[in-house]
Amino acid sequence: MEITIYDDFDLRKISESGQCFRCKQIDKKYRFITLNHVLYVEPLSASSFEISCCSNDWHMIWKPYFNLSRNYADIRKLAQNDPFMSAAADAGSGIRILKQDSWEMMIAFIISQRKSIPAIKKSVKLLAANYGEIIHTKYEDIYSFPTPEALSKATDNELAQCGLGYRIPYIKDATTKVLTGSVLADSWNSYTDEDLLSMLKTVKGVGDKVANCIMLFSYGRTASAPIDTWIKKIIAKYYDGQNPFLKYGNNAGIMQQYAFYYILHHKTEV
DNA sequence: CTCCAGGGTTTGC
DNA sequence: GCAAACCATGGA
Repeated sequence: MEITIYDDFDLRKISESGQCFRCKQIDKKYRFITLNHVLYVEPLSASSFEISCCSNDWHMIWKPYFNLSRNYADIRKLAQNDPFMSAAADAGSGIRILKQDSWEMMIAFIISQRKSIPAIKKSVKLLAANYGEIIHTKYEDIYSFPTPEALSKATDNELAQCGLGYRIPYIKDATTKVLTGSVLADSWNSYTDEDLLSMLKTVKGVGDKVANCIMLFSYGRTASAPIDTWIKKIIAKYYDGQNPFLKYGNNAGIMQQYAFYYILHHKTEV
């Protein structure tokens, strides 16, 4: 079916913004996966798109996934008195903060530490291929991200084959804690950002940066602005060591994503 | 070959 | 409290 989106929505920038590791361009379409749902989107014009799902799935699953209830064009304007951030927001216009599965985000960002984005994508793909459920779509056969139950059955040697290296005990601790319900239970949705951060950091291998990524990319906590090596370089070079994201309040995480996207495509500038 | 990647934990002071 | 050492592996 065909849909219309009037706000920022650039599929290429979303897929290249380093927040989802399994979205992929297939010819003119972009593929997204969350839980056992798969969506293919093809841009038809600036504001119209052909989508592969039904109306109900679009409204119930994918509009929340793309955070379409929020006006990003207005948020970008908040950076107008901030030279670096306004340049970043301009370059990144069309990016959206995706609301992804919290379990997948926890594992994916534990894996992400000291790995390049292509290497992260490879490990996540191997986990899905080995422990996920197969999904047959019109265009391809792909695998869902493994459930905690499925991943708990993996041996150390098998996990090593997925390129997880020294993160294997971290992955196992996350799996155990999720299965026992001490982290990621639904009840955490109503907790404050501060309490949610503390909960996430009880998992081994989850520090401030990874916890903030989980909060931003799966809990919709857009006040969270993960500080990684690239963001640190930006803060040092353009902001004299002072965190520029805090002043954006509930939009801090969105600004961080513009900054991250920008620097990822202008690495020589820092 | 060497260097580094969307960091975190452990150790030593 | 902070800084440094250490961590497995693959892509560049």
